[in-house]
Amino acid sequence: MNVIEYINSFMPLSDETVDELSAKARTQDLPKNFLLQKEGEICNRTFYVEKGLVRWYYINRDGKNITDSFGVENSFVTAFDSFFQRRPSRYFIETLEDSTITSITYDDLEETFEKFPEVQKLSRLILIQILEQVLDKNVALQFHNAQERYEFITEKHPDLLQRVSLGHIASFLGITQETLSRIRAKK
Amino acid sequence: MNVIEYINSFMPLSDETVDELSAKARTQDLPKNFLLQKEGEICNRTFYVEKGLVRWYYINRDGKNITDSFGVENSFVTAFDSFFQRRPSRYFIETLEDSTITSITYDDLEETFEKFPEVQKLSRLILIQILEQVLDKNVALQFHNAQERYEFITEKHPDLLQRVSLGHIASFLGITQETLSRIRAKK
DNA sequence: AGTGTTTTTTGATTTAAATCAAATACGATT
DNA sequence: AATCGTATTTGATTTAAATCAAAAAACACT
Repeated sequence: MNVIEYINSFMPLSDETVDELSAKARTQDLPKNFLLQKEGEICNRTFYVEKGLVRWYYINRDGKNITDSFGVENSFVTAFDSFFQRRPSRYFIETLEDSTITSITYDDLEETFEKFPEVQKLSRLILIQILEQVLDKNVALQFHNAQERYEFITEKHPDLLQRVSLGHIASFLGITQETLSRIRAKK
Repeated sequence: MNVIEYINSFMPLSDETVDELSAKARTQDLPKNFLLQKEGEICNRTFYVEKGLVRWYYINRDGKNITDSFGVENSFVTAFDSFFQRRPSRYFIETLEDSTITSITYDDLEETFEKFPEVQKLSRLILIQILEQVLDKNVALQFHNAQERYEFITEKHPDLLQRVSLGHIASFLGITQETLSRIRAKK
């Protein structure tokens, strides 16, 4: 599903808006391990994953690589701490598979907001989705042990278990990969 | 600062929009420990904290009371898993101090969205703020030990330490109150 | 197929924080 | 001021998961 089809599936837009967005969007086929965003940079694009998989992560004080979340097909991803506020980001965003990514720049999006207010609504709806995901993960991590965290991902994101390395899953769940491997072995 | 003044401070609205919102908003003085929202109910209002303090929390599998976050003066709070999607919430929201709370219902807000599109933008900006807070907390919790979590709150929300009980702070940070008490004693 | 690289598993040990339990301090109310 | 209830601190013990280390398995490339 391309980005226009996806948007239409939950909030139909006028033809004019679709034309405008289509004209401004850029679609790219990117290889595995391509960096869409680097720490320290102001993120200038919001990405839509048409095909493939991305993850966003940061480097913590100990130099460890912590996966904050994944973006599967039909997800919007950006450096949420940077794109809107125009501040340097703490996040990296990278593809984990060969991916087809559509994106739009901050300026183009802002321009579209002004011209077509319905895009404000669209953006609001997408933000709500993202906020929900993030809160879900919060609940899953806080005061849940390693076993329960693993169950969270098997229930909510079983597809990821097939596609993502153990190390990335572990850091997403806030546990070490050794611990995750042992949990998996028990079943 | 009342809600209109606060909104005006970061996104000035037209007089018509202000009038509409003012007409639809309800302001209440509520005592400490008043429940604004109960688990299992569809949250029908978004709240603005003009004065006082609220927390939102949920009950986990073990029956423990987990503080997800606080809303200080000039914050918007709602059951984010419920208000927008019209689904039963897992959250409770309660006042922790005598508070002045302004709120608007879902239907009134939706109506205002339709009449005055600039409110869509306002809502989007508020959602971005909230998303940032939540992500910040994610980063603070994931792979940080109890000491570091405590530092997060002393740096980002020092005011809360004076106003909120140790137990609530501890559950917000994902640690037990005994552990938090010991950390505090060391300094 | 064979070699090198990365990922995952397994084992032994340590450690931070949870748990359990009790004492102390604090606050509100009469 | 005395009492009751709640919140916080302190202590002893247990435990889950991290760490350290190395082997095994999976994958990628020539």
